[in-house]
Amino acid sequence: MPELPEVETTKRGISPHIENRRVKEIIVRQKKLRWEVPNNLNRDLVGKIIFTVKRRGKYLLLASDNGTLIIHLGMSGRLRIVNKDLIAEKHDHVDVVLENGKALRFTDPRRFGCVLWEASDIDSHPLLKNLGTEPLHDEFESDYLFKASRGRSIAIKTFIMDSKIVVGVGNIYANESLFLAGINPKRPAGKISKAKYDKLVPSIKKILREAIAVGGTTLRDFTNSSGEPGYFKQSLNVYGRGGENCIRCGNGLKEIRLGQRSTVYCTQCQN
DNA sequence: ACTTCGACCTGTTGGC
DNA sequence: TGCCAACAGGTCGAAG
Repeated sequence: MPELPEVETTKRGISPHIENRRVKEIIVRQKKLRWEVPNNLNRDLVGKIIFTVKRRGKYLLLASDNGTLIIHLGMSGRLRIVNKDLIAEKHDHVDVVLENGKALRFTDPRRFGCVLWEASDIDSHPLLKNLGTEPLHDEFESDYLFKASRGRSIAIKTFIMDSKIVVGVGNIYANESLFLAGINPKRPAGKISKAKYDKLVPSIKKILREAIAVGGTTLRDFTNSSGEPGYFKQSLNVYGRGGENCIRCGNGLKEIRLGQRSTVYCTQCQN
């Protein structure tokens, strides 16, 4: 499912139903996700209260007195609140059942997501400890990106998608941000000027903020709770528009592969 | 230390 | 209409 806006939207959606609720049961129907779902959850999380839901990059962190449940949605994961007795379907892999009769249900057809547990210091977890800055925090600014990029030969698009540099910039929004900033995605990160980074950082923040504001509904197969299609394409200037015309100059948009990922840009506007 | 690429999975799409 | 290859929002970890 997710890029950062979709994860943030999910967090906001589930938090009111989860925070300060006691866990009654954990149901694992399929433990083979990206990593195996640990066996200790019924021992360590059941009976505890989840007191906060936080997000770090694209990881959702459900904290209890005993430890933290770590959830990543991978490529196709979803989380929603259901009545605990709602019949589980094919890809409904994990339920966190609450004492109020509701359950947090994790669904993930491709199983690239994960449900993990950290008993002690969440920031020291191997998946989290090396993560870069949050793109919407103040410490993500052009001076940081500029300095981090010196000596790097990788394409700027690949660079801003590197979670050790900055978290949460996925393929769709990397394409969109570079269009907004007027930067060719293939340009080596280390050869881009400070002035360009001064444009790029606000572009990333703007794209992500706007996507969160509309509920992160940028996904091809997104439908809201009433079954209406989301805003896919309506808010996208380049992603998924290879061969179509640039909205700014009318030139044909070029589609290439960069780091095995679909990349679309305007050869006139982005250089 | 940096860069590239395979791997993990299922479902959907587009070409023949 | 059917079949099959290619591709899809992520990202880790091995290999070069």
